[in-house]
Amino acid sequence: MSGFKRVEPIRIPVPQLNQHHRHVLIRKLDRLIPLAEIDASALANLSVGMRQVGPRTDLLHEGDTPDEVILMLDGFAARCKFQPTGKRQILAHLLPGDLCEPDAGYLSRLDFSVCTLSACMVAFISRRALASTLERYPATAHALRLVKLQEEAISREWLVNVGCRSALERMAHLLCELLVRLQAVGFATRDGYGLPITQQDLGDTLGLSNVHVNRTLKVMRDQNLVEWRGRQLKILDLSRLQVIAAFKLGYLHSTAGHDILAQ
Amino acid sequence: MSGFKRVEPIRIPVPQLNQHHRHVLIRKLDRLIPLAEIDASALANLSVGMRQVGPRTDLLHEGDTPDEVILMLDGFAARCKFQPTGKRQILAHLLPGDLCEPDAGYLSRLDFSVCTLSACMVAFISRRALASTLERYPATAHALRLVKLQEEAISREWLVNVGCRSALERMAHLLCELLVRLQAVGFATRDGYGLPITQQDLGDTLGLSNVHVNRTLKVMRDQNLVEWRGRQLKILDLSRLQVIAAFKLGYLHSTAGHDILAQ
DNA sequence: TAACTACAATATCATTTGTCATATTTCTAA
DNA sequence: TTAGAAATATGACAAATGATATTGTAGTTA
Repeated sequence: MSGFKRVEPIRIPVPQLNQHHRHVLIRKLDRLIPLAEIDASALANLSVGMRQVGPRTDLLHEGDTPDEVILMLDGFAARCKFQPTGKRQILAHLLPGDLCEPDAGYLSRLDFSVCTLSACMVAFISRRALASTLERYPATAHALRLVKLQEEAISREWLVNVGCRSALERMAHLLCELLVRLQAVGFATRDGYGLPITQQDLGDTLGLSNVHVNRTLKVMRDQNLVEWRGRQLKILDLSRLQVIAAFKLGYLHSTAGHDILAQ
Repeated sequence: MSGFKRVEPIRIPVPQLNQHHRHVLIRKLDRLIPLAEIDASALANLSVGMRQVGPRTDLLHEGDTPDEVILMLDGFAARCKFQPTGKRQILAHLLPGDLCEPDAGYLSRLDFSVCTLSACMVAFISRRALASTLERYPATAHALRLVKLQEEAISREWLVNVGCRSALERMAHLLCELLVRLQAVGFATRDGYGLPITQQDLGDTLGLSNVHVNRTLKVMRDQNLVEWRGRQLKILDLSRLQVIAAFKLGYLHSTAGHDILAQ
């Protein structure tokens, strides 16, 4: 739960936002509530500045009042809180299709940072442009409110995770959650996904030491639950993983995952 | 983290909402953002049904879609998630002046319950009446958004609590948080407050067993940090408690506590 | 008052998880 | 291609926390 550095963002400009990237957010919203064509194209037409950002880089600093909203296009980022002791708690994972922080601005300063875990492709959307789109397209605004509610449900589940569950259960639960969330945006197959983060990152997410994360992964490997090599996670026995995690699909309010997971 | 029962609410009607109770919410909002007289009286004029509710009683059930908002007037309640194993995680404490759940309704069903911990005095506000007040009084609506942001900041701090801090640190942090929040509504003195909950409740809040809560309290007693007798908590050494907790006042965004706590 | 109940206090023992140390492997950059 | 850095793997041990059992205490009900 320690031993990481803080690095300034090096933004490498990238010329063109392609169709694949542009529609990640739309795909995600569509899993929560069917989106009319007009709302989808309103979102697609939001002008963005796209950037490639390296791993372990701050996208937003604690104390910032960001004037742009960041749309994740590829890679893993996280909301983090750093402790005076050097410990770090990850508050949320930001996956492709996720926005941060659309609701900042009411209170002056962020009380957490947003850091990339892997290399990421992100888009910067002007807060004003987004606000005006949401005013003109109420269905889109509603969809973003649903996203917010989903995020809150995930946060609650994370508190249950660290408060009530064993290391193995926590890990299993997180892996199930990531499967469903990544499937919703087309970043996972039926039985696996790219998981380009470190065991330390997992530990800071689950409230475990990196050593214990490693131990827990070994147990999972030995039990033929998952395989994790070269940043690629393969789930070998999803139904058993779900039982261990006591994972209930419902809290995500998404139509993803229903074909492979029990309710 | 187990051994509790679920009880149906027995609502004892109480005839009259008095001035003291009526203004708990207003007092709380005023600590976040100064409230104009017109907004205060708009809130004061919301008609409510007031009830006395016993301890260990469900105010809202998981799966409900509540059509009333509950305003806490006195006592302690909590948002709870129950696990299949029988464990319970408390997600948030609801104190006098707190509302639950003003934002429900977008998504169909609650994924948690709201239970009283102590005997409580609560007021039921019609969701429609509240919505119409908020439409007519935008400053009040803004104040409630700030409340929401404060609640989210508290949730983040709770995740840090269980994820990063030792039992002693967790407990110290929670006791500091409760001091500030209760002071904001006039339910705490400079050095103490009524804490009418059990050690089991504390454990379910902090992700600890009731036995370990007891152990931790003994350490605090032995170190002359706090005294807790007869449901009354007395803080003997606030500054040391704050240091142990690494408690930063800022995240609550309230004007309460500044006179007795370091920044 | 007596009996009952919930809560608190505490001892003992078991288990989980953290810490430290050290290889080993993989990745990265010169 | 190689040297160095970062990440992973693993063992040994320590510390924190959980589980169980027992007793005490205060409040409640009959």
